[in-house]
Amino acid sequence: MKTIANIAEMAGVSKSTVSRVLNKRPGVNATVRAKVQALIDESNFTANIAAKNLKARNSDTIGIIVPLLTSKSVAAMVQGFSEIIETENMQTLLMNAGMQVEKTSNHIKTLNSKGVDGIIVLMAGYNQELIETLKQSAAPVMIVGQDLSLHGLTSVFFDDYRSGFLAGSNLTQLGCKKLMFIGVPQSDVAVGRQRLRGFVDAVDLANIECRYQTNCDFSLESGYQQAKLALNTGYRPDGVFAVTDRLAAGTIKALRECGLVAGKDVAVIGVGDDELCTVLEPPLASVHYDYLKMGKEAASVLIKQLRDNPSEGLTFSYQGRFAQRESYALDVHPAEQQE
Amino acid sequence: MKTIANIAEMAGVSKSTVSRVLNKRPGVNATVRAKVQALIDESNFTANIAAKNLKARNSDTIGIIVPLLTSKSVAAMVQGFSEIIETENMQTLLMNAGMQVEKTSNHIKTLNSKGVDGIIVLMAGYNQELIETLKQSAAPVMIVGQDLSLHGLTSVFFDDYRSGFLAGSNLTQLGCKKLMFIGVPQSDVAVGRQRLRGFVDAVDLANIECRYQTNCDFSLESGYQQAKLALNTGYRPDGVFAVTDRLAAGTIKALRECGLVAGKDVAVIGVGDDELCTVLEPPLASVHYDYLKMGKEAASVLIKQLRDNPSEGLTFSYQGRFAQRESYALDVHPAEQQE
DNA sequence: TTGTACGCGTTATCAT
DNA sequence: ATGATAACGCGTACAA
Repeated sequence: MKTIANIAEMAGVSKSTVSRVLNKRPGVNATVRAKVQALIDESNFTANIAAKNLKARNSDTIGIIVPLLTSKSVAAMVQGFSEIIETENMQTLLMNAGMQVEKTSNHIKTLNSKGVDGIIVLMAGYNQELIETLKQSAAPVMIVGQDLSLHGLTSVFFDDYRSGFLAGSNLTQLGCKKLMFIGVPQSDVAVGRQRLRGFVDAVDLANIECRYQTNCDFSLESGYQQAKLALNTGYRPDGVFAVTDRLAAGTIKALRECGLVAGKDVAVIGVGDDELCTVLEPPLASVHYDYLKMGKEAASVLIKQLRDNPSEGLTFSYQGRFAQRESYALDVHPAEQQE
Repeated sequence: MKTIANIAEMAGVSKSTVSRVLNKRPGVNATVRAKVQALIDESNFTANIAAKNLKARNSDTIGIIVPLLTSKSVAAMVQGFSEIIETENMQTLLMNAGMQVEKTSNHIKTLNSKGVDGIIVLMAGYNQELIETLKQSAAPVMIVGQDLSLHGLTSVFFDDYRSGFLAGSNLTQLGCKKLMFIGVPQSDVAVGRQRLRGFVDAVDLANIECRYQTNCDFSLESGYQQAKLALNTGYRPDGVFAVTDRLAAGTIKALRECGLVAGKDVAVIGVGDDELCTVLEPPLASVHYDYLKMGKEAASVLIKQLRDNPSEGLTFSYQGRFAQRESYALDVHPAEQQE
């Protein structure tokens, strides 16, 4: 590997001069500069970044910790991060926590010893130890996907309470009288708890009957199973809110097997506005989350924080918007349907 | 930031001793070791990796260049890469080429100056300049998704010719007599050209009529449009091969509008075995590609190459396997259907 | 304008 | 078993 010293020797100048040319600094004779630059070009030389980092005490690198990449939302956010990071001439160091909280802690430490300038953490779950590690991180941390501002950690996330409320009020407005909720356990704060709470508040406000199924994992199959569970007891809803599009897809399948057609006998709403919404039969109405945009903004905010003075515990909350599609409809208004 | 010297001072020993403890090297008195280790733990110290790299002349880092992350296949492969990279105690430097060939070239250079130990490139397209850059890379390069072994570059990819052939022969075996092909332009070598060629060879072998539509982009909508184009001329196929699942989804929609039911009047096969296959109506038969597994193997091979002696221009080709689902069926065997 | 000399934090060599 | 010291490649005061 070539070094700055090699180039200096070849050019018959000192290392300092080469360094100046390399970093386009003033104070070098034009002809000397040209000569050195030529040498640099033709020998395909690039400065050793480890040495550079060691000296500069920073790395122009942002660390990203994800729970898993094979998720549409995660992939979209990471895409957003990396777009911004690259336009800011920084690099992306990606780490995979494999859904393990403990691994996340370790990754934070590794990233710090790597000397990254900032860290973006996509949170799946957390515990007290992780919070501590996060707070002790030398590199500024940005939490994405959950609100940890109570712990003094800058967070950006979607307003899941509002999404639940939005879905609930949309269903009641449509005239639904008998609802079903398909959700995941409340141990998942954002998807499990917040979306549920928002929905409950909307439903209670309208004082409408509702059946709650909250034991799904995130698979389509589990949505199908949980919906079946309720349907098998003879419960016949005219409105369903599933906390993710995939669960909604499973629910629609279960409904169909019981002779209920989504968008006709029963209105169905999901969350995420995944591509699969458009291929479903009927196309699925959903609360739209713009993950790409959120990713971009999260990265922008972090980088701005790095450059200006770091403020603490900021909160940025994004709101989903309702994407109307055929599944959000009732053929016959239940109130009129007295047979 | 703490350094090894700080710890040494606190412990009342020399830097060397701390270094030995840190790296779990022998030759340290047990009590001293315990004391130093305690200090390291409680002060949350981790060695500066830039300094380490400078000394070691390597970075334990693999660079990954992707064309875009918001694609199931890419995300799955990157997930595979990162899993392996982490179990090998290395780091992942992620770069986004945004589908631009030129950017890919630049990224290769940047990664080299970063001193990465190896580079994985997910290829979308390429030109001569990129090939040159790839060949000149100091860090070993592994090409994923296309076969560039002719240029002396180690490549792992799916055997797309075989996938096309597999789809074609499955349709003819089912008894189809009138086929339709929904594809993308041949400028895309893997998806556009190879899958087409394999399919053509299978169809020609059986000497069956086929209509070729090859101007889709990768959107569901374009699959719908191109299928419509053929259907509007009155063409009524009893078997369809779409080169991606998404295109197949669009095709099924178009077929339905013309009164043709997939899995009954016409057999349909896609490629990729995307999750959407299972939510479609009917569920879509597809040539299954295990992107996660390929990602893992690609990373393993690269890392093995780094450690053993680098061999050149290796080729690893993976085969898709047919995933049978309801869309692959004909209610009435065409040959018997003489009305 | 140019060069000299030192320090960044670590590991490895060589004494002790 | 432990410590002093050099070296990795770069940037930068400071001197010339």
